[in-house]
Amino acid sequence: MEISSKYNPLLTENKWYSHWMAKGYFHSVPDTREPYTIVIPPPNVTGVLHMGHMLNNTIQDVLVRRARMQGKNACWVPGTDHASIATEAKVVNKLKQEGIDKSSISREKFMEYAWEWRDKHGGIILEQLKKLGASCDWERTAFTMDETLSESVIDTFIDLYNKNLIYRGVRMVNWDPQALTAVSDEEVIYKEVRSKLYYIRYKLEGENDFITIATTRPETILGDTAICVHPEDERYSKFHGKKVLVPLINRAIPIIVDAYVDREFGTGALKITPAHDINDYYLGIKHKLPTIDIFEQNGTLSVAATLLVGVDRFEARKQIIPLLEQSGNLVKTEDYTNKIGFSERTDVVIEPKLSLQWFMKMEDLAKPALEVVENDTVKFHPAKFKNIYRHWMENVKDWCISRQLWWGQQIPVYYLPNGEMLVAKSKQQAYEKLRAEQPETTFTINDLKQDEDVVDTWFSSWLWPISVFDGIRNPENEEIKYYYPTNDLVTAPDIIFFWVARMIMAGLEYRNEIPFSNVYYTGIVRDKIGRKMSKTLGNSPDPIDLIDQFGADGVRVGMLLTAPAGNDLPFDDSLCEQGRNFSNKIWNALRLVKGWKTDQTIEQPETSALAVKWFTARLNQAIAEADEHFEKYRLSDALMTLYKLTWDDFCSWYLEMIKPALNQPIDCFTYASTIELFESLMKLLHPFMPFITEEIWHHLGERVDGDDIIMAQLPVSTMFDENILSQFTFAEEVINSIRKIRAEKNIPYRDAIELRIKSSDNQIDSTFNGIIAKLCNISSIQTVDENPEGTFGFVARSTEFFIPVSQNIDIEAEIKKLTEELNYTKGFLLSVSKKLSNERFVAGAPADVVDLERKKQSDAESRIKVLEKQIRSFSN
RNA sequence: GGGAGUUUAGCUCAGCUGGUUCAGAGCAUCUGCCUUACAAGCAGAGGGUCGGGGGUUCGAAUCCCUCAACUCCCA
Repeated sequence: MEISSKYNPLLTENKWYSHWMAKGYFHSVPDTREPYTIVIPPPNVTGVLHMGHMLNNTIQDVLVRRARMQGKNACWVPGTDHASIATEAKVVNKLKQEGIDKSSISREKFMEYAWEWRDKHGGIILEQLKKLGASCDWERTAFTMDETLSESVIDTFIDLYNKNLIYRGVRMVNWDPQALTAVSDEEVIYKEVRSKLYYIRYKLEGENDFITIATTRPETILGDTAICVHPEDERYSKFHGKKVLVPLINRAIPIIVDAYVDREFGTGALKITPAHDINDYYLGIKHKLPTIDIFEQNGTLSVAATLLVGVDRFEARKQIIPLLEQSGNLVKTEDYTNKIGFSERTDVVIEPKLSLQWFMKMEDLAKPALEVVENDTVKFHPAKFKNIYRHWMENVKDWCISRQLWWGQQIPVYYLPNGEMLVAKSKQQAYEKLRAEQPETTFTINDLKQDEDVVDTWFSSWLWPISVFDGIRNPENEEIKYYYPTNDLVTAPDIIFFWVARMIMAGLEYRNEIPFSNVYYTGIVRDKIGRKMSKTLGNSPDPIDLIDQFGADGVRVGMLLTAPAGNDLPFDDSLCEQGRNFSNKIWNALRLVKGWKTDQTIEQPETSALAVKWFTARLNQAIAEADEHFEKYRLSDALMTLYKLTWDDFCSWYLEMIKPALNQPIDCFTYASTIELFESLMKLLHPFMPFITEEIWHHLGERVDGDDIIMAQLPVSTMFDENILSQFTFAEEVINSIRKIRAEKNIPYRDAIELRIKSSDNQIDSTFNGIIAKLCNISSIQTVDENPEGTFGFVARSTEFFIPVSQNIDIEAEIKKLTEELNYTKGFLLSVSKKLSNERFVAGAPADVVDLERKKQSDAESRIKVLEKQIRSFSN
């Protein structure tokens, strides 16, 4: 069969993915095997695959495939979250295009549209994962709004409310004036912005004196309820207890004192707007100040502002400056850089706003969740993320969980006209509860009105490792008991608080058990010059294009080779190119091996038997190495180990060792061993490169139905012959020296040469002589007593080698080369001797270190003797 | 403003609890090769006073102090 000289991934990838699906290999049901479980950190249902997902899911797939090949019952649960803000925004936009205003339709109708949108567009990202090769159990695909998961969310809300862990209150929240909802602290992204600092003077009431403050938000003076100065600031002591008039509107407000004020900043006097700044808010509470909320929900000024009513907050800022100028209140303006919070979802500036919301108490949940990470019950990879986690956990604030949206789980709270509320799963149950508590009530079920808001999407996601197995509603069901706790969570570090922290809290609260044993933090994929990849910059390649260009295996390898845990990954197409080249290398090794004809009548050459023996040892050594990397979650190192094993040891060394002469057949023993070794390599590489390994697996042998590499047993490391490995290292040194001489002296490979080995007192290791001869095209190897004339020489360890040549030898050059080597060795010996003559070293250092130094000393000494002798022979 | 982390070859990174004289890997670079598995390749080679300074030690990339630069997190 003709096999193309270039590997074509596109031809094989779809074929094998469909095959695996048809065979149901990805599907898991509980059985007696050890489970290995990963729940996907659910991507946003509105999302498309980006480079971050690609990295993240490649890692998960590597872990899952490896576990599967280790005979574990591997289960990778895929799914998406409902992304309330993002999805609602998309649906609202779509309706707008169709001329439908959200406010003109009912909640029920809106939900219908939203589900329609979800069904149509919601699965894109999961389909893309299939192209990457993700071996998810698609039969378990979950969605945070599924009935099971939603009910779990509602049950949890009610439970936490009953445990007094959820409360409702007016607090300052992060308000998104575009999405018209509150968002949590974690959904606010602080960015540095160049703005201006305005110095504004306030006239004292009844006096002709002024006090000047500095602010970046002059429009909020309309909501001022005090001016605050430091109690020990002498500049302002004369103002204590007096009142000033708010510019433009002349409302009198008090001057208060508080040590909170930073005397160095601005003028040392601070305006207090309790309704629109979190710090002011707390000062307002402390000093019992009134709050004046001057903004509408959409960020325009309300009637409470009295001026500029209906004007947007940013426009108001522009407009108020000339007014303040005219009134003589603007003292000066300075350029200023500060950090401003933006909504993660809509990217508009967050407005701190007082609002009635639902909150979850975090303190009691945080403590045990911190504990399990501190004591490594949940291990972080890399461990440095423990610091960030600890810092957050120790300063955690209550979580604002209500959102003023429709797309999501509606809060299970029902209000009576008199303001009383009932927390229950349904209106019916709320009413029954009411009747039970107040049998004399005159309210009917129709008087109950459900809370309009929904809970935060993350209030669904934090239950994910439990709810996908229905462990909230049915805590004793077979699946949750089998799959939970899951093994590994793979996520980007910016999700540490959204997911990791809260999933751990939920796990401990509802299962009394951690949700996963290991958390692998990936790096953030950046572009070549280190910028985060983003849609607006347009610097993110489309992962699907990359797969088309380099093959899924190539992209997976490219991403992983350079992505140690927790390190950012400056992405470059050339990484995938390297991956593709590796695929091609493997492919060509297959072509070579499959091109050989076997002949039962030939005996196995000794060199081939030795090659098999050597590579077998090397293979087992590499497996042990890779295992160790896996244990430490160093996936890129594990991959590199296998990459070098395949490319260098197998292709460059082993195959060359056993290669039959041109057009000659190979013996059956070597052939069979080679196929077996090749198979082992493919199995080891399968988790990283699922497609090409499956393809090659089927080329390497006739397979019965169901004999697919994806389900094969991963080779385990056995005891290996270390001696043969060190013998080979010596041979390698000899071969490299000969190749170097050939290159330097322009002796083409096709011209056979001879090799002479000087007999000496040392036992000469001739194990690999046959292989040396084969790889270097040497016609004969002889042992000699004296340095022959007309030869190029080199020294490997302390054995002398000579290559007789017909051409003239540049004696000067040879002497120079040997002298350089001699000087180096002498220097080496000197440093070793110095160390050994230092009594404190001999006394202080451990015995094996000293022994090693002694060995180095004697090796160097004998090498020096050899080199000196060689130089002398040239000089004669 | 508070905290954490990073700084080793042109690039991306290894280098564990201090112990090989040229500090390792992959990629990139340079040189020579179309040697029929592979030019998406083969064979060689060059490249770093381990951010600066100081200290501890027989011995420091590794431990301590200090300075500098960069990154991230939190407010």
